[in-house]
Amino acid sequence: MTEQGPVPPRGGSAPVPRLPEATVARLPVYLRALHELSEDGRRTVSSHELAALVGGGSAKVRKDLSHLGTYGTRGVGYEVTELVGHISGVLGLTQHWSVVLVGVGNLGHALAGYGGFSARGFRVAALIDADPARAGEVIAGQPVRPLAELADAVAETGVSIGVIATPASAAQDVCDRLVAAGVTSILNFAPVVLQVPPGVDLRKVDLAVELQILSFHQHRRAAGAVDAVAEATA
Amino acid sequence: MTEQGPVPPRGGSAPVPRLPEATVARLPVYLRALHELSEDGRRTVSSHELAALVGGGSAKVRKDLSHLGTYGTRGVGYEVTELVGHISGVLGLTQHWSVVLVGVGNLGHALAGYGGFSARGFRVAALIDADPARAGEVIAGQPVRPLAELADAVAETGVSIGVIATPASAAQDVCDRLVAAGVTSILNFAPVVLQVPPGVDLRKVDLAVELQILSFHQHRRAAGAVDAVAEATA
DNA sequence: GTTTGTGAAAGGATTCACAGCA
DNA sequence: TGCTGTGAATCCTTTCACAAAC
Repeated sequence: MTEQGPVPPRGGSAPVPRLPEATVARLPVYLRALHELSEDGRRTVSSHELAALVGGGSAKVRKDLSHLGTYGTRGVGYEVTELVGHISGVLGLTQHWSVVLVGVGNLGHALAGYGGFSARGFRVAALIDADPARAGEVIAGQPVRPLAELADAVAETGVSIGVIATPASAAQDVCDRLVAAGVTSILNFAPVVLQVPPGVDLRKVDLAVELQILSFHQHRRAAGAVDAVAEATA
Repeated sequence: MTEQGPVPPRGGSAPVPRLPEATVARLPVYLRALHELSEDGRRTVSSHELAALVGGGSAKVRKDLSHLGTYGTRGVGYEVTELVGHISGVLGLTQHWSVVLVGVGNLGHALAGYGGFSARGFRVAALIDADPARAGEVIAGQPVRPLAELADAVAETGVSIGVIATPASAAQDVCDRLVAAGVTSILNFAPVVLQVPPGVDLRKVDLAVELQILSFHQHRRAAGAVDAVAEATA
C-alpha cells in the first residue's frame, strides 16, 4: 500500500487534491452562488456571506475551501473570480463533458432538454432508446438511436458519462452495456440499485425516495406533536 | 428541555421512533427491495441478502432495522411481509399523501406523469404554473391552474407536500407561497438554495450538481492515475 | 476592527467482532 | 450451525474557538 501524504502536489498538469466527499458535494453549490455574485459584479465574498447563500455555517465554508489549497485574504474574504476558476478546475469543469442519455421516456425527454446541463458544460452528445419506434425521432437537436448502437455512439462521441433514465427493468442491462462500452461514470434515475464493477463511479437520483423521506418527517411531526414543537422552537 | 428515552413508546396511535437521518434515507430502498422479494414469494430474508440487494454491509442493515424496534429471528432472518408493514408504517406510507406540483415545464411535465409517485402512494392532487397560457391544459388527468390559485388548491386538496419544478428565478417566490398556504414539506428541483422558516422540511434534488460530482471523480481519475489504480485495486 | 485558517472537541455514521439465541 | 442484536472501535463530518493576518 503506497503511503500518500495529504494533498500531494504531483508533477502533472492538473493536481487534483484529495477531498472529503461531503466537500465535493458542496463545491457545485458554492460555484453556483459564486457565479451569481460574479454576475452582480461582486469582487470578494466572505465565508459568512457565502454560508448564508448556500445555507450552512461559515466554518464549514472555510474548511471546505481550505481543502482546495485556495487562500482567502484575512480581513477581506475570498476573491470571487479566483474562487470560481479554482473550484471549476478542481471539479473538472474547465473541460467540456459529453454525456450519453439512455431512455427518452417522460423523464429522459425532460433531461434531454434540461438547460442546466448545457449551462454547466455538459453536452448531451447522444440519445438512446430501446423502443425501435422512437429511433430517428429528434429531441433537442439530437436523433434518438436504437439500443444496439449504444457502443458505437459512445465510441464516436467519446463520452465518459452515462445517464440512465429507463424503466427499472431495463436499467441493469443498460448499465452493463454502458460499462462494456467504456463509460466510467453513471448517473442513474431508474428506481433500482445497480451493480457496477470497481472503477466505475455510480450515483443515483431517486425521486420517489425523496418523497418518502419527506413523508417520514411529515408523519413524525403529525404523530409526535411534542417532539415537533420541541424541534421547531429549538 | 424534556429528557427523552430511546425509542419512547408514546400513548398515541402511531409511535414513530427517533431515527438517524442516514437510516431514514435507506428505509425506502429497503422497502423497494422487500417488495420485490415479496412478489417473488419469499417469506424471509437475511441481513446479508438484503445488504447485497441494496448495496451495503449486513451490519448496517441490521443496525438500521434494529432502530425500528423490529426484531428478526436469529438463525433465520427477517419476515418479509412483517418488515414491509413495519417500514411502511414508520415512513408514514400507510396513509396516502397528496402533492401539489408547481411548474409544468419540461421537468414538471415529466414529474406529473411519473408512475413512481402514484406507485408509492403519492397522488399529484394539483398542478400549478405561472404561465397563464398553460392554465386549463390537462396533464396526466389534472388541469393546470394559475399561480394565483395555489393557496386555494392547497386548501381544497389538503396537500402537505409541495414539489417545486420551476425555473430558479421563480422558486423562492413559489416556496414562500407554499409555506404561506400551509405546506410543511417541500421537494425542490430548481437549482437554487431556498430559505424556509423553521418547522418546514426542505429537500432538494439538483440534477446538474450530480453531474458535477461525477465530473470531479472522472477528472480526478484522469489526472491522478496513480490514485485511481490504487482505489480500483483496493 | 474584520475575517481567514486550523487545531481541538463533539457528534454521527459505519464497521468490527462477538455474545446470545433459534 | 446460522444469523441477529449490539457494545466498542473507527472513521467521517461538523462545530467550536482562537491565534494570526489584513
